Amino acid sequence: MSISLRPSQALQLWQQVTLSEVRDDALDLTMRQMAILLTIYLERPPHTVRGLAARLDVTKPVITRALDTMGGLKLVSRHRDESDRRNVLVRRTVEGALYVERFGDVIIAQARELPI
Amino acid sequence: MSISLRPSQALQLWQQVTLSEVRDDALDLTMRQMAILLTIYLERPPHTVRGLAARLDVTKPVITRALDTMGGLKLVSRHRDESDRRNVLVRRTVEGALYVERFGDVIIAQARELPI
DNA sequence: TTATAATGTAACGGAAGCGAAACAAGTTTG
DNA sequence: CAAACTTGTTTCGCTTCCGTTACATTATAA
Repeated sequence: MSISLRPSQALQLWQQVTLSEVRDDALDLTMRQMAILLTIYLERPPHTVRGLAARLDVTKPVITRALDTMGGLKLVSRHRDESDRRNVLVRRTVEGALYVERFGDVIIAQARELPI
Repeated sequence: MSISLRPSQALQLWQQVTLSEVRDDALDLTMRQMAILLTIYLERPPHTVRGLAARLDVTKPVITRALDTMGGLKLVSRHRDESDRRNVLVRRTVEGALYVERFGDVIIAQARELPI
């Protein structure tokens, strides 16, 4: 059995979660940034700029800029790949892991409050 | 019984939905813009700038700017309140309703694909 | 060794976001 | 009426993002 949501439940879940984030003065990430962040935290390393660009089907500068921003926020870190120094490896950080974990908790809490 | 999600499921749902949106070249709305849009479409009218600012706990210029952008995208429309001409009433549009409906479908589809 | 290719970043002009403060227009109060 | 308040927008200086193109660095092929 898979997770089954009705249209109104799906949209209400999204609304309540985004509303929680905005009200809590959380980071105002764009959909792209969120997709990059969650891909780094949920999918298996290593993560390169090229790999992320391919996964999201966007250009490399989009990834570079998102990493600049999220790096500044300490959500991810960059490291040169020593085995092929052209590559940059994107890694998780303690702060990023905490942010993602807390975000998951918000989703779960809001899902629990959905009308049947 | 309420909707119950495990942490990994909650985060995977968010990742897959944001990834779908990015890959489909959908609108790259910020979390704030999404919260405003869904509030307009899921909560009962009338919606005013002041009311939305209070609901999200942000300043009024934040709402004004988001309405500028989303109005340009035809996702919402503005109308002067004739009974109190200081108010601006924010209304749904056909295009916005289609966007929100399609977005709900993406969430449902991704929820169905989640691992048990 | 010298092309050729691959990777990530920088630079460009332009668009849009931010918080804070000021403002125009409309309504209410005294 | 005039003052006071309410609503939404505009402005300020600044930051961040966009797509595109050009580039520096590193690795591979000829």
